[in-house]
Amino acid sequence: MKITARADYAILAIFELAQHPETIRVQARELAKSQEIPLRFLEQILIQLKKAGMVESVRGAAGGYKLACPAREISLARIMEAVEGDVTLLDSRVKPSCVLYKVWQEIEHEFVERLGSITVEDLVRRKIRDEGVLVYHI
Amino acid sequence: MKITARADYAILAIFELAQHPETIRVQARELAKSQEIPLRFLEQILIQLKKAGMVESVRGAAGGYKLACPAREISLARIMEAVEGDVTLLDSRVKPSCVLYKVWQEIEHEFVERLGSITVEDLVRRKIRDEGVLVYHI
DNA sequence: GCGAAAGTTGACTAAAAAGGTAGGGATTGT
DNA sequence: ACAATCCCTACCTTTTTAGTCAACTTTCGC
Repeated sequence: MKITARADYAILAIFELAQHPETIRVQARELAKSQEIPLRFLEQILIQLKKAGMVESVRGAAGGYKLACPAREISLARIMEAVEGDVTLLDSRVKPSCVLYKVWQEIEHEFVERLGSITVEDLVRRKIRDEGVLVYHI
Repeated sequence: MKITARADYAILAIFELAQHPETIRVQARELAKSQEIPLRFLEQILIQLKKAGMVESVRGAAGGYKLACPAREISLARIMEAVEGDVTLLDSRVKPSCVLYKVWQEIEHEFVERLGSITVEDLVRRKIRDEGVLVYHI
């Protein structure tokens, strides 16, 4: 019942990308440095996020990453699903016929709904509200 | 982000105990058999539940387990806490200063609240409602 | 075009956690 | 006494997490 480092890092990376102007590309190296994520590990995560259509990359010199869609369309649930495969609590030990099964399903559903209700845009808004400024500029 | 087998088994065991009359002792062997839990593994789990004050045991021949308190006082959260140490999502990679930290705290709090809102008594009630009868008799 | 900078990929590994086993000791009913 | 049962400690096995490495491909700037 813990959030994995993968998911944490993925969210942090996207969150940071969302704070940059849309025209700017940010390099993995830079993301890794500012969020204190092991570079090689982050690279793997970025690939997953790219496959899931959340970031896009430009290769070569002066390459880097940026969001592939508006921050408002990226929820925590979507990020977690991209890097963890699926966001489920149940692991098929409880039989579907058991009352407990339905109960877990309900809880799981509510949980995923909640994760889906929080977008990266929300995070940025909150940050602006709490800290007054955006850290990154053109 | 998965419920552990420990927690699943713990809940199933308590759930089954709750379906027996209060005066009856149920043996670990019996619980293991009916819920298809490896006996030796279950024994360990029962010890944890005992330490947490949810079940009480009688040793020796004709020994066994029964609930140590009313089913209404045993929530899913309490069971999970007993066998997993703590029910937290965060793992201290996100700095407390980050907006994300607060967001996770909120989600975690809601989740634990929800788990706390479901008692074993609720499960039994639901089972009676859904299936019409209690399976175990004196 | 060519080299350098940067991203991409897949295979690999070390460490930790989950899941489960085993032996033996302690306790009690008959 | 003895068998059934719980209790405690240690250990083993498998899976998952977290992270590394080396080689490869793409793109930019000149």
